[in-house]
Amino acid sequence: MIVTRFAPSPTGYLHLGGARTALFCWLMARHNGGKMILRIEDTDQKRNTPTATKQVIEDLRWLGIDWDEGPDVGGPNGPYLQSQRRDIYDRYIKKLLDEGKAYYCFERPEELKAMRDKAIAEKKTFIYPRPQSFPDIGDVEKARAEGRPVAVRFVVPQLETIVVEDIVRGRVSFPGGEFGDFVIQKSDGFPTYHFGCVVDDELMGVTHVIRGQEHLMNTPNHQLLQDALGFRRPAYAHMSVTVSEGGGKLSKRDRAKTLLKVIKGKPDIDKAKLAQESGLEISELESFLAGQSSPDAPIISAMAEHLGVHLPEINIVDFFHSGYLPEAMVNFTALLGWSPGDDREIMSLEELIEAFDIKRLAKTNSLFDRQKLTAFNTEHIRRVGPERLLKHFKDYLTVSESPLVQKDDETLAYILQANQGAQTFEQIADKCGFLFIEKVEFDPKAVKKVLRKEGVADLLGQARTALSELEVWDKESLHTMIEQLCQKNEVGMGKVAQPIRVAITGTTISPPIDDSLILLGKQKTLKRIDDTLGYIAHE
RNA sequence: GGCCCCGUCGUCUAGCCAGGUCCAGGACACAGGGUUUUCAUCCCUGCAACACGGGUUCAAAUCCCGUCGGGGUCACCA
Repeated sequence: MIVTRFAPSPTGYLHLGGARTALFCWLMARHNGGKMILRIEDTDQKRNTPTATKQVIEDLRWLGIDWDEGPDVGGPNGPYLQSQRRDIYDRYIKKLLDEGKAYYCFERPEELKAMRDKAIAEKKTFIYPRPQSFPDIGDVEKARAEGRPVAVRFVVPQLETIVVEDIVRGRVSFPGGEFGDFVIQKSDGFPTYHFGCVVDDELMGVTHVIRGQEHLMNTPNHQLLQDALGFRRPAYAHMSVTVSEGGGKLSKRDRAKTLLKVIKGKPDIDKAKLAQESGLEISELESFLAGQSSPDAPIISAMAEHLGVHLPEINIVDFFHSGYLPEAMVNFTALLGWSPGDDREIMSLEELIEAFDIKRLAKTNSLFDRQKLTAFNTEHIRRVGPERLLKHFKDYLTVSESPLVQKDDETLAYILQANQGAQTFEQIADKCGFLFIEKVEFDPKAVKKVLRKEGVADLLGQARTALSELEVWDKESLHTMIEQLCQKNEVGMGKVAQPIRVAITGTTISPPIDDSLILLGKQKTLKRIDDTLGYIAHE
């Protein structure tokens, strides 16, 4: 059976790159009727964030990705948090140590750095010098007594070449001399990534390791470790990377960078207020502006909101908050470095599973194109079906704290169908903002383009009268009424609809006029038209 | 810098492994036009690429070599 695994380290939210890796692992497992495992690689105590595991799980679930074994669902190969598997790693470390395939080392970080700097100065690749004879237990105790760190290194067999058979890259060979003895157990007792990864993949029965290209250079080390431990070798697939528009890996720094640019572009900004509103010390803000530090993700978001700027989404939650559909995210992400081979692009999860073939993973890096994502989202909004759409819409309204959450399902469903063709939920919510304002504020452009036009007061007055005489406030009656008004005055729809739209929303943008009127209700409509008539008279 | 990977329209890609069916197909974007009560949607048309240079071959986007360009990686991070 095919077993894949997604193994994130819990350092924050799930980002696009992680989601893409998880997606391909998931598609691989599901297409082949195999198993998917979620394993949390939390071996770096300094970097771990307490809530990150929960966040990652939530984000994966939102995308519609599930797994058969993992920290939240359990399974026969648990625990699925590496921090809880210390005794397992210790056993294998001891085995290697006993067999002379690993040894202790005691260098302080600064000593290691000095050795490395020396190598760089001599333009040589730094390779840790293996000692003539390996330290024994007595040496370890002595080192501990001196307060030296005690780590364990793997004895890397010196082979001529090391070959990795990769599903996407083909056969890749490395000169053996490139690889020195690397650390497998850190001085805090935790395994390094390499060791935890190799041991767990074996114990969990992982058959296919699908991961980012950045791990390709680690693979020789992993294979050597597998050989030394007598482990099976999983199949490897090193995926291309998705880069951001500035080039380089798509990273959370992109958000901070954009924000920094915005703040610097506005010299008259009230820094004290900005710091206060976003929960930041003024000194921290200054440090950020000076490029010396970067605040945490939530603070970045808070600042952006305060300034009213749109930051590039990089974490999956950002896309959720911006009103994208998980179906669109998955579909779009899947097509970054993969294609079904024909001209299909818009696909459901089921279709993706059905069509997935790991051999079709592309070798080339790809650039994330938001406009295409938006086009996908538009199409998926159209395709998901009313029930799911409503559910997603409500989830969106909740997280984005839109006032629309107060509305009942029936109204929300109505809004959804009145906004067919919308690109994102954000767009829909924005268009409905007029339902919640106390007093209409007129957009100067709308005033100029519509309200100042000849005969508007007269038409609006007629509309007001006709509207007030309407007994039934539904789509049909409203539509008929507007049509009659057009005929009577011998004008087009726009001439009537636009002044009403501006009167009730203050802008030229809203759902179709009859829908807007229904949503707003008769009473408010008449009131707003009266106000507008007054406004025009005063001008 | 060493090592590794990659190079088809602006972007995502199909085609490459098994050379001719490709003066390179689709989608997004862009430009122009159309539909529409606004925005969005929708429809039509157009623009646009085999990184470069050498080979091999009757024939190369497809195979080989080199150059250039991009990315990754060189931790007691994962």
